[in-house]
Amino acid sequence: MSEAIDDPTTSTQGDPESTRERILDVAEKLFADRGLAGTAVRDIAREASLTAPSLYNHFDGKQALYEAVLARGVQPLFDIITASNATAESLSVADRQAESERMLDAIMDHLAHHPNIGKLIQHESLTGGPSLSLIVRGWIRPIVDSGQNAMSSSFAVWDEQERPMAVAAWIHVILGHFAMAPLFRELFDADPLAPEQIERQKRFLRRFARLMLAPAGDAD
Amino acid sequence: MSEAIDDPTTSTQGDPESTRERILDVAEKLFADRGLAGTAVRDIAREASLTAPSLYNHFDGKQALYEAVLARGVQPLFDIITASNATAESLSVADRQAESERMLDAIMDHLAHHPNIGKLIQHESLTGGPSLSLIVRGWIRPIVDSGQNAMSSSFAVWDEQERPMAVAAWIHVILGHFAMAPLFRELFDADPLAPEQIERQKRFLRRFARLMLAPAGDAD
Amino acid sequence: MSEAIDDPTTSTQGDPESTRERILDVAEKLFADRGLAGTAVRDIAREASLTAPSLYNHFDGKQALYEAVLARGVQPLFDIITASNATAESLSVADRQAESERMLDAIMDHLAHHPNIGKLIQHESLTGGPSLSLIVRGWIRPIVDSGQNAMSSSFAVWDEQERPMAVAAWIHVILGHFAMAPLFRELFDADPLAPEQIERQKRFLRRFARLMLAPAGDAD
Amino acid sequence: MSEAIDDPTTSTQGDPESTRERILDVAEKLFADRGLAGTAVRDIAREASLTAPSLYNHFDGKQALYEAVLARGVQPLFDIITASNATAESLSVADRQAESERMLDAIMDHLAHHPNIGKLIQHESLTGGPSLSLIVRGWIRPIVDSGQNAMSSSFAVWDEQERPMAVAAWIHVILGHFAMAPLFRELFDADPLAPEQIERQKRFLRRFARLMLAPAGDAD
DNA sequence: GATGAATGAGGATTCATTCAT
DNA sequence: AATGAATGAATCCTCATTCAT
Repeated sequence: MSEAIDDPTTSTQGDPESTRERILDVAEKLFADRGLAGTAVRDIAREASLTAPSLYNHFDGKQALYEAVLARGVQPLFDIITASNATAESLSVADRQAESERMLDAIMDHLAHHPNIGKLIQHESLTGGPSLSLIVRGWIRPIVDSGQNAMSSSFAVWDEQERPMAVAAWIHVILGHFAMAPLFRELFDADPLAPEQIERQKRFLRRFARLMLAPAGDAD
Repeated sequence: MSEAIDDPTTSTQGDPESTRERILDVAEKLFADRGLAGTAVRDIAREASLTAPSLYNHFDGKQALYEAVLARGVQPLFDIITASNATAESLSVADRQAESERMLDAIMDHLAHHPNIGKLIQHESLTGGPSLSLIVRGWIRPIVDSGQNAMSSSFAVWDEQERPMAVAAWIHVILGHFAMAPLFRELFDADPLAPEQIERQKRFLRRFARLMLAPAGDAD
Repeated sequence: MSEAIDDPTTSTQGDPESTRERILDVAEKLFADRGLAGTAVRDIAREASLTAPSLYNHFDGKQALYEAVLARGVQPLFDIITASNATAESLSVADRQAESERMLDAIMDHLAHHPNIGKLIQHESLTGGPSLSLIVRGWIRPIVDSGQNAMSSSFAVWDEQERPMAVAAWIHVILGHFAMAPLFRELFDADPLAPEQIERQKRFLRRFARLMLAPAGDAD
Repeated sequence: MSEAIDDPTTSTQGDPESTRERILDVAEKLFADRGLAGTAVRDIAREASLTAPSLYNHFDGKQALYEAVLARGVQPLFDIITASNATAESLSVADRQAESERMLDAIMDHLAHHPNIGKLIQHESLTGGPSLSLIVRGWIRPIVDSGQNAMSSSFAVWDEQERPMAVAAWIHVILGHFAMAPLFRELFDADPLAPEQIERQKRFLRRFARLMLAPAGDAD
């Protein structure tokens, strides 16, 4: 991308800053597809046009690389959410739902551009790895607080006990779309990660949101 | 297979059945927790009180064991669904929703007793392993057909294009509860796999079902 | 050796008991010559007619192998000394010097047959490895106690403050003969480990002993 | 070389001299503690506040650095001995023992200030590295000649055959005090390298010298 | 003189699997 | 049915060294 200006004859070295990013990109892809244990450092290196030892000039080891990938992937989500939460605070109750939808779109857009992140988070969640609490504290917790706010501030569709499940359902649906893409690619004849499918999912989620938060007429 | 009588001393997974079952039990747990790549045959063997070579007297190899685990785990789900679908066919449209709820409960009950299956399926879905299509054909496809039937037969909350997403959302919510248990254990202060949480989730799912299928008053 | 009865066509397996000993023998030699860090597991394995991974069927790792080598090498010394100390207790003061000489000879004989042990101990002492305290407690301490007894019980050549140095000198002279063999092979034109040189050293040590313990006529 | 004036601010090893000296100091310490194979160039560089590649601006490689360390460490010993030998030649037989003692003190003082050298020599001796013959020719041989002279010139305590062992014993005792310091630190509750212990060892060595060279009254 | 990046060689260890017993 | 021993392949990582800057 930004290597355009770079000396085209660059043979051995390459733009230092981009190497790190290139490794992160490749690692994100492979970790997402195969998980931490299933990914060989050498494979990451190879796809990043390096040898495995060279990779150690940029990262302290496999685990450190994994964590860097995770951090880089989750940070934007964290930013989206904190920004949205900050905005929401100064809004009327009525406008909060609109803000929620904006946030939702932003998250979906980010995940659509980085579908690996959904997978990464679910891998981490499945294995209960040591970075899980980082994810929880950094990303999940804020969104949950935000989500519970949204729910409690609207007509209470869900009572206090149900709310955690409702929030969890949200997360499952949002992440699942990306994380379980291979399954649904096999199931339907469409790639969930294709732009138009992402667009559909976003529309679906908006309806889903209204459903989940609506002053539904049906009680238990 | 040999589970027919359902030995009453069974705690969660089984008893001193045959070695083969013991291996399957252990393997299911480890594969679910660590994934295929992250699980060492030797670890499975050790926890099953054998040595790794002995395990080869019962299974042809790691991959074969993995598939056996998967098959054993998914088969009951398949049975539940086909049975339910068969039942539904002879029911009035009005009774189908009740049957759907019964099926839902049955699935949740099974997953609750075998929480590893949810994880296994999601591992497999994440990595897009070769057993995925087996799962899809054997379990997911039938439930989807059933689900889409249910939806189309009720007031059409979801139009034809949205229906796949709605079905997917269902699957995400059901599986996610088990697969992402570590995350939500960290997030809330409760174990999603504890009996009372399962019970709550079942109640939540019933409301969720009504929501998803209801002749909701909100249009686009 | 004891493989005689064993099937002569034994191709892959070999006498199980002897493999472990064979590894220990080779490892002792290589560790003694090159030190712990300087010895590759693969080299040990190769000289023991194995592959490196096979070695892990017998020992838990390089460090564990090293410690096993050390333990096996030091144990006999420990036995010699404790036996001698036990004997000495029931002897008259006059006979203790004779017993000391017997012990000396036994130690020298053992070291002569296992010249690597001297080297191992000195390697360990130089690097201050974690097994050092084991050596000290197991072997050095008893011999020191014995040595200090011997000295105090004879005419006190060395006053209390000098005695530790005298004991240390003993140890240096005994071990050094083996540990620094390469140097003295280069220095003199004789191999310190050749039988006749060992014999000479033993004679020398006897005179040395008398010198160190003698009621010498010279004061400070 | 540039040590001529012996900068008074020198603590033990030197001061902020040239980078080259700093590297040598660090390398001496690490090689002494861990041996050649056990020491990583990067560790040396780091402790000398450089990166490994920078080190190559000063030395041709690890081996070259090792040899430089050895040369720098052994040279002063060589100087002491040749000077002493030169002096001794013009002395009466009676005064030679005094000169021997002076030399002994000088050696001990040097080793006390550079305790690593003793370790280095013993490492080299243990592994029989390629620099060993340099050490032998440069340092050990001269001292041996001197020592054998001293012995032969005094009443012959040791006959011709024993003399090499006696000389060797000398070397063992002198070097061992430094090389096996970790062991004796563990054994006694005192650091052999502490100034007062060095002082004691020097006193001990003087008595030891008299013992070894004395016209002892005991025959075989 | 110093350094970040890169790398070939090697090093310890794990792993799935085989085989003789 | 079980196992100890063996192993080729692979894994993560270290190391000494080079080179462009």
